Amino acid sequence: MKIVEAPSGWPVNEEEALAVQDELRARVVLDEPGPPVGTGLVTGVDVAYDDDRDVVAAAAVVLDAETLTVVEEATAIGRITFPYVPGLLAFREIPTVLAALESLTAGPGLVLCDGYGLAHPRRFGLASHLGVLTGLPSIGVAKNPFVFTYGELGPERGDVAPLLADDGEEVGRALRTQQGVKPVFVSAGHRVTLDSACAHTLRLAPEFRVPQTTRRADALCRRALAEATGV
DNA sequence: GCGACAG
DNA sequence: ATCTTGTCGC
Repeated sequence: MKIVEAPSGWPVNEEEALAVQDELRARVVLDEPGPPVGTGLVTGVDVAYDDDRDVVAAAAVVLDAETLTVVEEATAIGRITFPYVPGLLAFREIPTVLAALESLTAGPGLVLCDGYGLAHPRRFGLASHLGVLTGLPSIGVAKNPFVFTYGELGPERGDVAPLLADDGEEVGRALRTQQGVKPVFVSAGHRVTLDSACAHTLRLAPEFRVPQTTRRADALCRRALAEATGV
């Protein structure tokens, strides 16, 4: 399999990355409701790293949104070209994720990312960035609250609490997807509303805390990394 | 200056 | 993210 390299002009340091975020953030669309829940296709993307070898594996798994069965899977192997910096995660992941998405036959439909969208220091997290570059509706689902705070939420599946920035703005939502488990943290990426993002996330997590899209993509990119790196 | 900080 | 054993539970 071909090794994905960052496109020419891709940021190589923090200063360039911040400038790119500052420019692209204006292209995020937030006034579209997004696709209806439970219909069409929904795609999960995730990556796994081998920092010692500078290798990153990305996976895209397309699910039927109604049945949550796998429609198609794709992977890509890339070279790590950017360090992990909180707030700049997209620059580490996106080139390889894009390659995986582009090799799909089926239209990705709605894309779910492992990380944040609007809930980001500059309101332009991974999910928003990927959405703007592809034009696809996207959602960010993260497993911890990052730099944000959230209030108490009920113990039942579907219970929510606003995810708040320093200035009190609701940048996302803590969402309990299973009774008695820690919530996940949902934010709009591109071309979806927060309400819609939460509804999709809940629908995609009928059995576990993390949505099926993310679980499937996580398992697949680990497999791809092991095959590319291991024996 | 120090600590915290998606994956 | 990743490094890692056993262990509790469906």
